[in-house]
Amino acid sequence: MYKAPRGTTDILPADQPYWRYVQTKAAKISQRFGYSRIDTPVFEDANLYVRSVGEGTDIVEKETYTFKDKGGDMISLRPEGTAGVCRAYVEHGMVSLPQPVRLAYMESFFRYERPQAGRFRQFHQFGVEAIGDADASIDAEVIDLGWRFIQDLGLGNMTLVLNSIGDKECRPVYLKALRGHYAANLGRVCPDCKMRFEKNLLRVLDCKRTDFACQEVINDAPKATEHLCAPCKEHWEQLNSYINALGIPMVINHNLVRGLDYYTRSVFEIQPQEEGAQSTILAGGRYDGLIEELGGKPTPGVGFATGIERIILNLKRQNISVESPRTYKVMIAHLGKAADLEAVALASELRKAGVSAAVASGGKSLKAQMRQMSALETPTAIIIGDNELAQKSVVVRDMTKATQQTIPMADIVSFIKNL
RNA sequence: GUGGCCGUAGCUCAGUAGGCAGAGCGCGCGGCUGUGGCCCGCGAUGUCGAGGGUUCGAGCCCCUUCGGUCACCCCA
Repeated sequence: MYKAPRGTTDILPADQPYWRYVQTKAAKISQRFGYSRIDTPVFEDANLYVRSVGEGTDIVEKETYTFKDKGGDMISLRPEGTAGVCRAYVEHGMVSLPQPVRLAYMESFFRYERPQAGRFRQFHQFGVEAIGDADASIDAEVIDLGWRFIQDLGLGNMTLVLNSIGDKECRPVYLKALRGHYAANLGRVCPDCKMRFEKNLLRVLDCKRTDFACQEVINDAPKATEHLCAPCKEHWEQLNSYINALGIPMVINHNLVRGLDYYTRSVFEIQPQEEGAQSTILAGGRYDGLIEELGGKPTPGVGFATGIERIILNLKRQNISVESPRTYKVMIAHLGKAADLEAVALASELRKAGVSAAVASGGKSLKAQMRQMSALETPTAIIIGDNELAQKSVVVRDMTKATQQTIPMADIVSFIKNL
């Protein structure tokens, strides 16, 4: 028996109302903030991600689906959205549009990982990018959009976490200080941190282990925001003022770092307050060097992405109800050969008039047909048999009130439409 | 990639000491003439995840493997 490949899942009809709910909110909030929809290819030149996300990152090193196509090109299924959008910005000369260019996407992404709660090999993100403006007010706009989105979904108990990790000027200075601190404490931290020290120094800061002195070493570590150069410092302070002005409950976390190489200055996440793995539902930041890295003019940018699966997980945890439409407004039960033809024709007429209608499974007893309607929670039943045919009428039954009346066949479509 | 737990009907699960594969829900049909939900009766559906081994005999014991789940790593 075939199964969906590991880490993939069928989104069954029962779950579709959640997806529709989230997609609708995302489209509305994008529109309200003036972010235009963009769709980019599912696969890109593999090198795009090496250049943008970073060669040494886990995403590129071990999580991308990369393969050679029949023409010999190295292709990667997209593992994230920002790189493709920035490539499109450069390729289509969006630099000549009024800046910043505000873009939104909602697509599926692919990472080869061990699946677990809130993590899949094929997953979906709604994300936005504002490209072409370095001002901190744009960071604030993007954060406001993300926060509003989460609020509009009805999700409560969320926290915005904020940090600044500097830029090309000041980050090396900070990293040097951090490296010095860890070099002096390397004997006390966990094996993972020792590995991070070599491989991806910033990540030591979000080590959660308590069986070594990691937490203590983190507490004493130098803070990125204390090593910012003058322009980054100003940007950071402005962003804080904006966020305060927006009234978004915010926590500065000096240990918030992001796993992708292209981030500069602002980084942020929105997390549910209860602890749990894979809890972050929205994350983003500024990437002022990325467009240039991809061959464009030096152009700043800022954006975020949200995980739809994680959002739906939280909607369910918080018992947020979403509207799920009934299958049919009316179903037609019929008895006998002649009534069968009449039922099929009437169903077609009703659909033509814009009413969702179906004929109950034929060849069954009236009881079976009625049961089927009940099971599908059909609010209205039409019954056609020999008696009705003879009188050129039908029986219309209100399934919720258990009342019924006889309606002339000639009037039935307008009668149903006006229910 | 590492570790814990788990794989039996569509779903949730039971299965004793190794001895005929089960329940509830759901689904289908019926409960005297053409009326659903509640109730009652009847019924169908299994590669017991897969492969191998031990045994007269394996859902149960052993090995391997695949998958699910949770956590780590990392990330949305």
